[in-house]
Amino acid sequence: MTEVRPDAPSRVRAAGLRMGAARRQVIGVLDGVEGPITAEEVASRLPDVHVSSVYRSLNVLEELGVVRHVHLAHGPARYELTDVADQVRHLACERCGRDVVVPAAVFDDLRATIEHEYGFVMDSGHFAIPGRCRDCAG
Amino acid sequence: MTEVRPDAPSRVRAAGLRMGAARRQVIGVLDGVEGPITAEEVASRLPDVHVSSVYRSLNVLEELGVVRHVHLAHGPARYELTDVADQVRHLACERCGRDVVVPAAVFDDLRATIEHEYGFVMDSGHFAIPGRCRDCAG
DNA sequence: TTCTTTGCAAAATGTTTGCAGATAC
DNA sequence: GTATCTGCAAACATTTTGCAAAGAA
Repeated sequence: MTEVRPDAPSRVRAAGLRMGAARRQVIGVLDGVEGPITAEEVASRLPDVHVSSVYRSLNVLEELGVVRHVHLAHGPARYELTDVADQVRHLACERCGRDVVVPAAVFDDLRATIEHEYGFVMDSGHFAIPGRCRDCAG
Repeated sequence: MTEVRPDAPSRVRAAGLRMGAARRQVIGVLDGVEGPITAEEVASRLPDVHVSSVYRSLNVLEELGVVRHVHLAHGPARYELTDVADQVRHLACERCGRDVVVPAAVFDDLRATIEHEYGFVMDSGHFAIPGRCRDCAG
């Protein structure tokens, strides 16, 4: 798991696209960090890759389903590999900024209720649920 | 309910602030529309009030608890009067943009679970839950 | 060799801020 | 009268885009 996920390059080429330097390195960075990070943070770890190329890479990889982004609060979006992102949901403390990560299954009952009552299929991973963490709630 | 909420001016003055033209008119607009609207939309209904004054008014009113904003998706924040906003939650269709409004009580079970298991107190009104509405889920 | 990708600079979007004059109390 | 509020212009933060050169297949 310290190497780039092997399926990303195949997915890129299966879409008729190419594996340029920026794309490969962006995936490498996301694979090497814990938790979602901003495009700016990705770029700062890749001195030879321009921020705009990071954004372009992230957008392509997102369309291919390799990457997802989450909004933890106001401010820049944060990106992570889809296989990681799909398992978790984010609770963002509005006071201290802490990102409380919970299993996606915590939302299953709500998901079922909302789908049953409103026909709405939730994608609860895209925006964090804001609130107060344990330390800040008192 | 067609007049400006009478408690807003009192709250403003109780905080040692003043009721200028922009503040009063911004409240008037929010009171006259259905659902949350952007700062730009507020400004477009008030030709004599500059957008930056709309933002400043909204920020002050939000600190005083008169107004809230919600992020329905990407793009600008949307503002509404707190007494309305507190009763509802938003489900935002990522495909057609529809805003499905549901009673806040739909989230009560999840709220209790998350508070019990993680000590996290949800403020689920600040960001909409994205997903697919009934028409787009097929 | 051909079409894609990248770097760079510039634009676009949404929001905030500094300042000087207008205004509420 | 005095401190706050407002309009305007400019700055700011994040993301997107046009174009020409570099690179993948």
